[in-house]
Amino acid sequence: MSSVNETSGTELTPPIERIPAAERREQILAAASVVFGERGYSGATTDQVARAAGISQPYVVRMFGTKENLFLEVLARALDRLITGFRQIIAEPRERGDDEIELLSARLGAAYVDLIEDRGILLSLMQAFISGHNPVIGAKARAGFLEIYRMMRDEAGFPPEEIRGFLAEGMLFNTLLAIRLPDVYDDDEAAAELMRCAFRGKLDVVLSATAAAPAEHAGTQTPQQ
Amino acid sequence: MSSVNETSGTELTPPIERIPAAERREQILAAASVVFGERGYSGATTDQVARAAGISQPYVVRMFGTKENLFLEVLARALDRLITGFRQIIAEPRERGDDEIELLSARLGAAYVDLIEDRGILLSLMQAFISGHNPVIGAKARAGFLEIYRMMRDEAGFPPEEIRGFLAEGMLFNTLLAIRLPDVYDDDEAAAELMRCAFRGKLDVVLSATAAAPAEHAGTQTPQQ
DNA sequence: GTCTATATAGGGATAGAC
DNA sequence: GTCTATCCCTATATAGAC
Repeated sequence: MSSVNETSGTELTPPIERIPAAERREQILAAASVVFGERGYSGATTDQVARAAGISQPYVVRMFGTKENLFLEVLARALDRLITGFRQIIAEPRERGDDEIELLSARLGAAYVDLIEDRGILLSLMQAFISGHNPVIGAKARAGFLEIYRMMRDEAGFPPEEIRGFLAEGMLFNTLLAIRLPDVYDDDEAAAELMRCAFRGKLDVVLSATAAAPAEHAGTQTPQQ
Repeated sequence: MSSVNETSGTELTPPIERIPAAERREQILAAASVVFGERGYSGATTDQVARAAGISQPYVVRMFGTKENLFLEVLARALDRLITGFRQIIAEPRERGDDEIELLSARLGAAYVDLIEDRGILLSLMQAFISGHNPVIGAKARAGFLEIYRMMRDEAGFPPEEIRGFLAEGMLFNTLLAIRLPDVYDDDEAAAELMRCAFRGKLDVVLSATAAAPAEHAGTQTPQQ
């Protein structure tokens, strides 16, 4: 009963995937978005992020310095996706008219919901918003939220009332996702009714995006939080 | 340089405040609501709760079994305050008419905002909503959210669209609090504008309730998260 | 009813090899 | 570019005295 892997002394080092740092960075950020989105800043561990990214825990820390810094980059990435997406839509040519704002609002709303495809974006954003107590994360989250407000006001020309309604719908959307309403769509009539009302034509998008909790590898599964 | 407190061997045991368990329980729950509301389930420690309640950390655990159980009781308490408050308003006699729903909605909204006085209620609720990933906490949070939905539908007679709007406003309200917008009311014009628009006549209530971060004792201050 | 002391595990971060 | 080994602090929970 000697130690494992002694069969031959001449094997080369195991095939560790070496990929460019920039690419690895994005991999980690994508994985971290999901993990932080689910468990929050404090609830997530750098080890969970590492596993999700398929690398070792120290490497995650090595690449981002600290867990806090990693979270800040996740937040910045999420805000960038959101803001960039919105700016594109705002920049699209559109005819002026009475329902101009409403039309644009609907487009932005649809784009927002579509962000759900990029797993983790919306939830990690929400997790950041809820971390207002943390001086550094809180400040960035606040600044990001206000940037969105200003963009809608100054670039899209929305009146405050309209923005308020839009943001409110967004926060409800985030909350319904965070609370995992889609998980009980089939079992709870109230949940189904609320979701149909809140998601409208995007219901199918939401349901398919939130279905299938990816089981990763069947092997060493972290035994939940 | 002998040890402290040796001046007299005849002093009585230090004045440890002994109060009834039920009362202590409520003290701890109130303190825990604030701490969990600020830092979330994972971000808060039982020691922080204990300090806030003015007792020892092991006593907190002793009384509630586990941190998770403590959080569940905080959540139950918050839901109870909310639901009880709403039920009272719904039960109030009111004349039937076209604007019946809108009037009731406004009253419920005002009551919701007033919950801010009970520090921690709204934020710990929000922290629970965002913890959907945790099997046990998530289940309770989801159930609580749906209970509110059903109450508004079945007891208050709201149509789904109306409930959706109401809940959306509530989630926006929670988010603005969580993100600590009131802290920058004087320094950021966009923040001020959004808050005036979102809080309306309740702006003063919100501002005064969120002002003055209580500095506790000036002495041994926990060096932040 | 409440505390002190402490066992014990978990997790962020560092050192250094390859 | 990536890993293994490991340090060390923090935090939950338990034991048991008063």
